[in-house]
Amino acid sequence: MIRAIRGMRDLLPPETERWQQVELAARELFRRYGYQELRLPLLERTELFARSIGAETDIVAKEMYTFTDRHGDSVTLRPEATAQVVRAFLEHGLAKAPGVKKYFLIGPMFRYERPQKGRYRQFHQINCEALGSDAPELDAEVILLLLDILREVGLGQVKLLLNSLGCPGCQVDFKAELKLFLFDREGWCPDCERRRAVNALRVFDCKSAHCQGLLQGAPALVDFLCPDCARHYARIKELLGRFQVDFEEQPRLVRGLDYYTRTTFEVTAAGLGAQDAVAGGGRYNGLIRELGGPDLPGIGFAIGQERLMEVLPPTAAGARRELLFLAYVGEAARDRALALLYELRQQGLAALMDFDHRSLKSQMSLADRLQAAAAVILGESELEEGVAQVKWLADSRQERLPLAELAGSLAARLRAPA
RNA sequence: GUGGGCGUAGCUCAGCUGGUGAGAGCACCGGGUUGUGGCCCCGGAGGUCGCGGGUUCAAAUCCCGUCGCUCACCCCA
Repeated sequence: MIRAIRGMRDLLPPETERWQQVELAARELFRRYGYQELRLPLLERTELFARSIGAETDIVAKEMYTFTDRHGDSVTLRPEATAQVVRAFLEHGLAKAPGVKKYFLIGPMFRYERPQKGRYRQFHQINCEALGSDAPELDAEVILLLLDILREVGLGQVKLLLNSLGCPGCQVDFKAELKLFLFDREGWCPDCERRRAVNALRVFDCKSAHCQGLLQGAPALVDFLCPDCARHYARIKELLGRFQVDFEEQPRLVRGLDYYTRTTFEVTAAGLGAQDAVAGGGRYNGLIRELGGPDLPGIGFAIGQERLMEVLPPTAAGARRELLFLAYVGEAARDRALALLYELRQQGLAALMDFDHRSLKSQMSLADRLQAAAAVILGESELEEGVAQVKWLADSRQERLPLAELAGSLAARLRAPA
């Protein structure tokens, strides 16, 4: 048997319906905040990601689905969205659009990693990108939007982690100081041994208690923020406070993409195992220029859809669908049911019937197991009288309704269940 | 890339100190007479015991390899 590729999951009912609900809710919130949808290719030139995410990052160094196409070009399945949003933004001259450019994008991303709980090779993100303003009010708004979406889909308990990485100016001084500190001490774990040379900031992320101990007294990024960055960060915290948003300052929140500047944030939830980040994001003020565009700032976030679905409370079981099942007895009734089936569908109702000549009992059983709201029963006597028996499966009430106006009355009842 | 756990019907699993024809629950199909679901009863279908090799008179049960799943590390959504 041919199976799905490692790390790629099939999404089946009823999960697909829950995904649709979540996406619908997200779209509604994006609309309120003034965002418009972008649908971009899954494949991009490899160079785009190498230049934006950073050639030394894990994503680029060892996690990309990269191959050469028949023409000999190196192409890559997108591992994240921001880089290509900026690419499309520049390619289509969207910088000329009025005001802050606000886009959202929902779709699959690909990273060649060893799968585990909450981590797949093809995973899905709900992305938000706002380009063209460095105002801290925008940072706060973006975070508010993220929390709004999460609340709207029913995710209750989350934790917002917040940090500021400062601008390149702040980072130069800080990194120098940090490296001095790191190389001044010995006994780091092999990973940190490597990190202190390649990406010193990441040492802060180490999970080893030993390394965390060694970090005691290490310089803190917050102390190195320049006046502008410090003011920017303070203003965001002030605004979040005003909007009653609980957050936790996490001076060690770094993030594995090189383009982040100033604000970074992450939302975590319990129940996800080791990969507990449901969403993450931050500001990327140098990225657009880095990719050959104007010196415009930007900020965004990504929600990990699989992780989000994982922590959402389960939907109430036993809920019946807005579905009708037509049951018939006899050939004449069968033909009438066939016609009625089409009429109901024309009226916008979801309707099914059995084509396989099952017994009435069997048809009723099917209706029940399909979670239909009601079974519409047609037999000889009903045909003679021009009516249908409608049995509501939840409470077994049964009524006779005129066939002529069946669609209308059923539609009304389904929309306002008694 | 590294390490641990696990691979028996569609699903969840039992069976594994090697030895009567490979099981249960759920799900699926049919039946319990004359036109009506959910409960109950009866019957049925469904499995190369992941795959390959080895030990043995005999392996789902032991050993090796391999593939896969899973959790964790690295890193991230």
